[in-house]
Amino acid sequence: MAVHKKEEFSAKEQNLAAFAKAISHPARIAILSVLSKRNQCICGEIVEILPLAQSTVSQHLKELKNAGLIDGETDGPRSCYCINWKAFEKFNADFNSLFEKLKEANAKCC
Amino acid sequence: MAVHKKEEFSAKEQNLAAFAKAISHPARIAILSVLSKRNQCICGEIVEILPLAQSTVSQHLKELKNAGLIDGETDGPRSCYCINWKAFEKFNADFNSLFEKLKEANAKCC
DNA sequence: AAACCTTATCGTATATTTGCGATATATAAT
DNA sequence: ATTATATATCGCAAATATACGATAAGGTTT
Repeated sequence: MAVHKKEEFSAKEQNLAAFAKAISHPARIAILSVLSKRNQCICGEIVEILPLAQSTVSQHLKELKNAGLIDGETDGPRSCYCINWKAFEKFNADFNSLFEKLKEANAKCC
Repeated sequence: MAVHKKEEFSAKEQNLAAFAKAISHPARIAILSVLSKRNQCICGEIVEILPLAQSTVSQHLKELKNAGLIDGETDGPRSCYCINWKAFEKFNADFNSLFEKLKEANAKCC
């Protein structure tokens, strides 16, 4: 492809897609799952649990952070991460606003 | 990377990630949005609305169908698509089962 | 049958993602 | 200061995703 056309869609569509992209890899789901159980976790613990190299885990953490799904701060030589629940609430709201209203009303067509 | 490691995660993580991947592109969100408003739509209408070539739209439709998010059947020379609401309900349930239980209980850490 | 219309598939180019080892960086411990 | 520990970043290789034009496949219409 010569050009990416993501920009030509609405901001809402882009935001929702970006959020979905952030959770579109099982490793990142697994990271979020660990974080949701402790709501605070250092990178090293995650590396031990996941079947991935430390650098790979760090990269996934970075993507989650860039997408705003998690917050992180350095704690001495370690990094402490936790889930940004507000971001998840926003995703849920956006997701529902797209489909909820029609879920009931429509019979299936095919 | 020599190998993909997605298989090493749990089925639930893989399923959720696969669903998220399917909606991780604004074009596919837009397609779903059109379908949700009519709950029945032929490919041609979608091609007219989206800023993409017919072959590209067809490819996105195929991905949505493979992921089980939409159903489709041929109607003469046309193809009729509609949303598979059950798949969306399942996604919502899985998504919530991962995070819902802890949303309230946790204070933020960082 | 021939011409037409609609959609799916193929081939191709380019961009992005995934993954790892090596290395850099920053703090803590000795 | 040196060493150890923890995490981030860089550079690279391989796999996937995105997009399009061209073409095939299937059904209508004439």
